[in-house]
Amino acid sequence: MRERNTGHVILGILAVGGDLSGYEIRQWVAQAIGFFWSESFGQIYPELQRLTKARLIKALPGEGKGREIKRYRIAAAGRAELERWLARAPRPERPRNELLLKIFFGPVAGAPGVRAFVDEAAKVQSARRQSIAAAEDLVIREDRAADTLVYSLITVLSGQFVTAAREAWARASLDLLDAHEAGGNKAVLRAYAKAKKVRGLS
Amino acid sequence: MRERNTGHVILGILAVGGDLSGYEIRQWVAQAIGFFWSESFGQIYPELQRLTKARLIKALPGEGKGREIKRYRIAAAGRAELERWLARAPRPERPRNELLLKIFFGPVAGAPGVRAFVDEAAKVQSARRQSIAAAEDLVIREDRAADTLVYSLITVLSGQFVTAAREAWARASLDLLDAHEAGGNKAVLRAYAKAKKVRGLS
DNA sequence: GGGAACATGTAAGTCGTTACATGATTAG
DNA sequence: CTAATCATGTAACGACTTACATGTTCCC
Repeated sequence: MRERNTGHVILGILAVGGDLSGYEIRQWVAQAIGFFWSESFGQIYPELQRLTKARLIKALPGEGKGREIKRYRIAAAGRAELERWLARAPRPERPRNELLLKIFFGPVAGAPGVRAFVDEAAKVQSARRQSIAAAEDLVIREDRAADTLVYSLITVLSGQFVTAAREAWARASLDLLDAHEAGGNKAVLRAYAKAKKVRGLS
Repeated sequence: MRERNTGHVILGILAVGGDLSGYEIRQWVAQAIGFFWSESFGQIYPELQRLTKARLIKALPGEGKGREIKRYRIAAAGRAELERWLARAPRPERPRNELLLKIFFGPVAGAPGVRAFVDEAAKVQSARRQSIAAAEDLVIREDRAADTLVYSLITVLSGQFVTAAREAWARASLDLLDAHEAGGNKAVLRAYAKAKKVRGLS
């Protein structure tokens, strides 16, 4: 098992969330860690079969009444594998930001497109802030007395800091675009210096 | 041509950077946009061949002296394709943050590992700040009079805001871990509220 | 002479998305 | 009854990484 993030996420969720089905795992991911992780069904279901074959999880017998939901439980070997994975340092992320890429090539396409992208990015961040706030509620409500609280709050805090930074960036970028139209590069440099200063940088 | 980010990055760089070889494209990516984008040789070389076959770029004839360097020039069709791509909105990014994932599952593995990851993350961000500062220098020196300045500065600003946020997050997270050890969940909640307040959130 | 950086490529394998396919249950 | 949501899966494809393979040129 080399990296297999999806597999390890499943193991982790079964470890902290109890017995769950593929569908429930997906929902769990979306609600609790959706602001920093995503999984699709097309990956979860095959991976559940793979983990079962590898004896890291086991399928629970159905109850024979009504709709059958296949739930899985983590096995001892699965917990051991999860711990090995958690002990390894996370691999450095390779940055891939399509928005910044399209902005960077802005001069090829012209300014109006760039402005629209930045506007849209601001909206996305504000929606994201809602979902992080929801995760915060969930954590404080359900983990108030649990030993998972610190770790959950640390992830929530990351979402909040980064989202706030991106929102501030979107606003500042619109200022730079305005400055460019009104006063050319000199005005841009002034607006840039001001944006950094306001944010406490430089 | 569906999405093919790598292909479009190559087109974009040839459009704004002139005639370049595969190796030079890679360097260009690392220096100018490395803090938000990455490409590997294993993708660039095959993609150059693909783009050539599709007549979006053309290989320039060698000069017949010394080492042969294969440089490429963007064709009119390539420029048109680039513009079509730039006109489409960037697809929403799907978050995948391995660091936060391992922190989230912290209770399974224990606190020391989490602390080490956060420490390491702080170091990475500070290295990243260096590379962004280098990109800022490059932009202000070379684009001072060009119509690419605004767009380059907007990308640099994003790097600076987000990196500063992540550094602040790492510091605050260490505070939360300290609070957890010293005073349990109540102290964690206090530290969390304080971190948000200091950052101007909540 | 040797090591670092330059330079171009191929092959294998992993990872992940998207679209497709199917059907049950519940709320209006 | 019908639309939304629940629920489980498969197939095809695309994207990307990593390791391998090979040779050159420059600087010490």
